[in-house]
Parts: sequence; C-alpha cells; structure tokens
Amino acid sequence: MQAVIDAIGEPRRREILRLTWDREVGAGDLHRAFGDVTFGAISQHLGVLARAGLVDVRKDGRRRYYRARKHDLGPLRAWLEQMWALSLDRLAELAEEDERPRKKGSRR
Amino acid sequence: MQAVIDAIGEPRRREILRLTWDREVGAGDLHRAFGDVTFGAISQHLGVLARAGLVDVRKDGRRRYYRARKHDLGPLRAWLEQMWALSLDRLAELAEEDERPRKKGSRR
DNA sequence: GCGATATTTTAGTCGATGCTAAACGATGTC
DNA sequence: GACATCGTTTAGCATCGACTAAAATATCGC
Repeated sequence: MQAVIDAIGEPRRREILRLTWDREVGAGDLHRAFGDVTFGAISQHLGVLARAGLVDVRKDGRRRYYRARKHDLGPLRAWLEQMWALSLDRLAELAEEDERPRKKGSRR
Repeated sequence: MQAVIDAIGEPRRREILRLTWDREVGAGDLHRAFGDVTFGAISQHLGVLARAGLVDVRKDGRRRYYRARKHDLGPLRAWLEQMWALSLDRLAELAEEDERPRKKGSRR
C-alpha cells in the first residue's frame, strides 16, 4: 500500500503508468517520450514501479518491455473504497462496482 | 490532484484522515492519539491536509476541531477510475478469455 | 573477440519534507 | 491584567528521493 502510493506519488511515474497502461512499451521508447530526463532516471523510475509490483517486464534480447499491472493499483482503490464504505450510504453503489472478476490467485 | 496524493502519501496524515473520517476531532486529541510526535508536527500535518482541502476546521474557543472532507479525495478516485475506464474495451476482451461467467458489465 | 546498442547500477549533488524545540498568537479563567 | 491552556509558526537539522554522469552488465552483429 505504501509502496503503491509512493510509486504513483511521482508525476513521471504516473505518466509511465499511463503510457504503458494498455500496451507494452520499451524502456528506450519511454525515455524518448520524456525528453527532458536521462535514461538512467527513467530506468530508476521503472525500478520503483517494478518493485512496487505495478509493472510487468518482458525481456526480449537487449530490449525490455514494460507494461502496467492495472489490478495492482487495487490496494489503493480498495483503501479509498473502504474509507467510503465505512461511512457512506453509497455502499450499495460501490458494492456493485466492486463485483469485478475474482479470478485465480492474482492477489498480493 | 498532486496535492491530494502528497497529502495521503504520508502515513501519519492518512491516520489523521482515518481518525477524523466520520467525526470531528480536536487537534490536541489527535496529538494524543499519536504519542510519539510533537504537537507542532501534528499541527504541520493538519496544515498540509487543510491546504490540500482534505479537512475542514471548526474553531471553538481555543480549540480547533478537524474533520475529513471525504468527497475531496475524489480526484484520486476519479483518476483511478479513469485509468480503468481507458482500458475498458481491452478489459472486455480479457474478460472473454477468462472463463468468467458472462454477466453484463456493471460498470458506469 | 570487438565494438555498438540497450538498459541498469552506482556515486554524488541538491532540493523537498518531516521532525524538534522554541517563539509566537489567541482565548479562557482568575 | 496576569497567567495558563490550546494551537500555529519558525528556524534549524536530518533524512529521503529524484536527478545526472559515469561505470557496469548484457546482448547483438560482425
């Protein structure tokens, strides 16, 4: 949870998540998408995101492709919803939204 | 948005939000709830939360009562939901791959 | 193997932020 | 008014994290 918040607390990391949200993107492409920052810096951000479990990495030759792991923003979402659920009568509405696929163990 | 994330990025501030989520709490009571930190530090956290618009303050004599403003965590929630919304189509595809019993999308 | 390419890791700098202690401000009580 | 109580603000310090430049690692083509 803290790791998730730390990860999305940095604007560049949010941008990386956005860019990789529904397709793989190579580290170099990500770097080029920014332009005002070093490759090293981006790599470090990717490291943070990976350690927080928010991106997947696929290695292909000397390239590395990153992709957001949407469902692992879940803790944050759950936290928010729990906050509301504790007090709000929107509980029913939230419960409806919440019936998302609960597939095999992709929990953490 | 950034202000909201910064505000909840600090564990103590999250705890303050939690404590004031559905009732007013005096600054002194909040301080006492922590115990391992100065009154000044708590006051500073309260300032951050207030500036981010995440708490209301009510002044009564020399006391100040704080209370979370739930709906102003909205930006974060909206951001999260937007992220998911952006990938809804793809999610639908994925849902097909899963052996998930096809139920109509209860998404809004 | 050698050099080029793609990425990560490391060392060091700098600015932001949380903390404490102390000064300050405002309000209640005598 | 004098004094205590409740809270905020300030100054200074320490830690953290984002950044750069450079070194290290890995893989490709020759």
